[in-house]
Amino acid sequence: MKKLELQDRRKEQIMSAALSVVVAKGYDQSRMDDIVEKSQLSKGAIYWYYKSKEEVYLSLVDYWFLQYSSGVVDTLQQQESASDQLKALFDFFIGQFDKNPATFKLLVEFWRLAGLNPDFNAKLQQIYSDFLEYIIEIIKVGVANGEFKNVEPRITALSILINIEGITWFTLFDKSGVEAHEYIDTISNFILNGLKKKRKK
Amino acid sequence: MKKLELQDRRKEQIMSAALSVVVAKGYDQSRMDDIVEKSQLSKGAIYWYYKSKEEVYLSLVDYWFLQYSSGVVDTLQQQESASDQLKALFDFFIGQFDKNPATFKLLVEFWRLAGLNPDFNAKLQQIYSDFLEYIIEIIKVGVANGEFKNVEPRITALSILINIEGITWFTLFDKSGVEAHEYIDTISNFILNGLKKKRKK
DNA sequence: TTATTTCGACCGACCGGTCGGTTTAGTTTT
DNA sequence: AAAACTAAACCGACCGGTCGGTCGAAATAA
Repeated sequence: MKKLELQDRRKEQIMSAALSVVVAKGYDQSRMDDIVEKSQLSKGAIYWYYKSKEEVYLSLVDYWFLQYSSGVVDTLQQQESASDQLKALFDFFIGQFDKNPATFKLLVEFWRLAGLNPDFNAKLQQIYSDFLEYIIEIIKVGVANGEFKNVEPRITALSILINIEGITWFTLFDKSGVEAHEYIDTISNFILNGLKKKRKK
Repeated sequence: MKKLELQDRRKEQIMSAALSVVVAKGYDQSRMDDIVEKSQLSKGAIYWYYKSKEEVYLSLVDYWFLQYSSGVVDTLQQQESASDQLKALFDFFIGQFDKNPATFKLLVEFWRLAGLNPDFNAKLQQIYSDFLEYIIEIIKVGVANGEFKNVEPRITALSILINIEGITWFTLFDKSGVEAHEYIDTISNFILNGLKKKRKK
């Protein structure tokens, strides 16, 4: 089906253009004409594939999420223990931050949109719910097999999620005197140590 | 000086109006006419005190920061130990969240603006720098008097700051199955326990 | 085989409304 | 008299969305 390939290519063009535009200007200041320019398509083409600006950026959430987290499940499943999985989780996102900090910058824009627009909120909420449940499972396994202390999985998972999202901070401010790497290394160790059962002496 | 009082009152009117407008609509979608309406002043009056929309919202950062954190220093100084000060710090912000979640919602807007506009960035960065140094001092004292382990003060302080800012998450999403209070209670205990020296048995 | 029609994909000039900001002319407060 | 406004009209750049039209390839008819 060559047809579908073309359509996918077009959408990819539009999404990729929209992503770069919104990172540079934010949602409101991003213009449909900016996307036209970046995508090398016409305005008509954009509106052929998406019926409004909002729809473009709603779709961008999915596109972004795919870029942001595709591969994370595979990566984690290569790990044996629950604590190695959590470690790999932190490493995965710090890797994403290195590869493409823009992905984290977009996060702020999406948060804001989620606070303002129910459609964006629902979409983000779904993504976070799934992600949270996934972390909860890891922790439950760790608790069940005696690797972790008997912590409350949900709160612990949320804390991990929020600390990962905290990487965003480093895309915004650079005068903290701390590197993102250094920071994530430290807190991931800190969290893991707090989670693991101490060896009986 | 009655004059100054009036001017302050006017600015208060404008700031308070701008705050409610920006919380409801975000920066770009907030209209100067919205501020006119909310503030019960005329457009001329707004532009008498501020020369542009940007200037209004740049000033709003200061106004917001005052609301957000005035009193925190006094509150903390009532505490004896470093760990009590940190505990009080968490309590202070969860209290702010209860009193006025809008303050946290604004944070997201300011973060975004900081990522887009150098003036906002500089302003926020300054606020965070001061705040960070303040936490660092508390931790240094705790380390020096043997209350805390020998942690790196800067990274630890940053972690505390980022976890506090994480409260924001709860203004945006409500399907996590965890209450903000519960969450902050748990992680503040977790952080404090990780920080404190263990009693020798 | 050639002519004709159809259609999905796309183009880009243009329209209508919007919104920071200005101006003007007058009023109230100090 | 100056400062601190009010009310309202106005300016003009700007931008999301539209719409008539084009184009090439495939389907259909001759």
